[in-house]
Order: sequence, then C-alpha cells, then structure tokens
Amino acid sequence: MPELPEVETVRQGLLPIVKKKIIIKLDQRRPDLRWTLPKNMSSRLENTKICNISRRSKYLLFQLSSGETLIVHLGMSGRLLVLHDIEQTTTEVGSFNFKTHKYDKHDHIVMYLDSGIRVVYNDPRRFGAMDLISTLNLDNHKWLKKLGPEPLGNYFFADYLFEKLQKRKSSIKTSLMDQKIIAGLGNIYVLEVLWLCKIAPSRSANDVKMIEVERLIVAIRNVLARAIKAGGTSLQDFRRVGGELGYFQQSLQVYGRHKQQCKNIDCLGTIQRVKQLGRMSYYCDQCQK
DNA sequence: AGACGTACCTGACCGC
DNA sequence: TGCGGTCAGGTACGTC
Repeated sequence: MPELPEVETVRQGLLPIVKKKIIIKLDQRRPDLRWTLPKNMSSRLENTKICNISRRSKYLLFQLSSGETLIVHLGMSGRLLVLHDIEQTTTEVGSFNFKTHKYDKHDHIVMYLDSGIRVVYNDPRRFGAMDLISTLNLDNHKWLKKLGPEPLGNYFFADYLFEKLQKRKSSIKTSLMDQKIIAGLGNIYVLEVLWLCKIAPSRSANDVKMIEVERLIVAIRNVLARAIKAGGTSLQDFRRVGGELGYFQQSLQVYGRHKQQCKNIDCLGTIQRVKQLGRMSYYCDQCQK
C-alpha cells in the first residue's frame, strides 16, 4: 500500500479541495472493505462539514463538524480520487446537478460535496478500511493508540530508536516496519533507508550501533521528505487525487533493482533479491553489512 | 511479550 | 489462448 509519503501526498492533494465543504450525499456501495464499514456511515457523514484532514502514520483523519473523525486507511490498493468532469446524464442531488457517477467495478464509496465535486474511494484489493469515532476519543482508537512516533515529527530520537532496537531479536528490516516502533514506513522505504545506511536488511536489530541509529534517523527523515516532495512512489496502484502518478520511483536506489548494479559509486556489487518473512527484500551484498 | 506464519482480496505478469 | 504459480506498497490474529 501507500506508505507514509503516499498518504501524505493524498492528504495534501485533497485538503484544499474538500476543506470547509459539506458532504451532501454519501454513496456506500458495499457493506465492507477489509472490515465492516461503520454503522450508519452515510447518515453520520451526510450534512457534515469537513473541517480538516490530518494524518497519523498511514491513516487519513477527516475531522468533521459533527464532532466525529472519519479514519481512512488505503490498504494496498486504495485510492481517493477527485472528480469534477462532466458527463451526459445528470442526477439531482441537493442543489447541484451531479453527473450520474459511472461506477468502476471497484468504486466502493462516493462522497458528493456541496461544491459539486465528487471524491471516490476505489480499492481493487479491498485491504483498505474506514471507521468513524468521536474526535475526543481519537487517540484511543485501536488503530491509532499503539502506533509509535511519527518519523517526521518532533518525538523521534536516536535514544528512543536505539533502545527499542536493543530489545529486539528480529531483523532491523522487520523492526523498522513494525508500526509500534516507528509509524509509517513500509517495505519500499525501509529498504531504501537501509541501503543508504549500508545496513543489511537481515542484520539483527540489536546489533545496530548507536552511530548507525543516528544515521538511520537522518536517512528516514530525508527519504520520506524527498518522497513527499516527489508526490510519492507509483509502482502499480498508487495515484494522486487527480489520478496522476507520483515520481519518486525514479529516485529509488535499491527497491526493484534485482540483478542490477549497486548505485553506490564506490561499490561493484549487484542488487540481490531475497524473501524475508514473506516479503521481498532488495539489498547490495557488497556494501550493506 | 515477542516472533512468525497466515489470512484477507484482486489483478498483473511470467513460463509453459 | 489458457492455465497455474507468484508477486504486489499492510495489518490483525492465532499460535508457539
């Protein structure tokens, strides 16, 4: 799925379009995504204003005037797309003439806003999820309460990460993908970060030295910030809210480069691909130790 | 408690 | 052309 930079790209694209807009109709096309959708979702969302969209880890948080927050996770293949195009047929919805939505097979939820714009949630694999919770209880939501610090926030320090890694018996890759330790990294960005820091993904987390943890922190912040600037990474599914591709895939140094030469200028190694706990890892066996 | 395998789902792609 | 196998950016849950 979208990792932190992709979710942030969606947030930044969506916010100026939906902020202060009222949801006049919500079309829920099926009872569930990965899990059952919240009870009475349509009636709880209709006629409420979207006050803000924030992000925690890979979750989008739509703060609503009703006092509730809509939590959205894009899973592996979820997209939020903004549509303002004109089609032939029109349907009266509120005071606007919305074009009849021509449903794609995987358009599961359509939000009609009072500006005449539709926001469509499309998700072929249906690994995504949504929930509604009182904004006051947001921090206690089961999806959010166990998350570790935001890597781009002010509470992500080398001391913290070093201590967490010391207690681990699993690999550094698995540990950095553990959302309880650090929130928002997935397979692609973890592998990029480990390549930059010349640490092998299979290395034991408790073997990583403090100096390396300091470099990891810098690399994590750097890679994420650059990926956000590039509008995320589009490999298969990811699209920005207007349907455009992100372009950070052009900047990937190791992910997906199986059998190709290592991009480290001092290294003659070849990128290896191995399965690690059911997921592909890409790394250079010459410069990553 | 932590580690790990599996399940959830569709679609694209590869080799035969 | 079709079929089976494998892969895909994530998270929760059961078991040890």
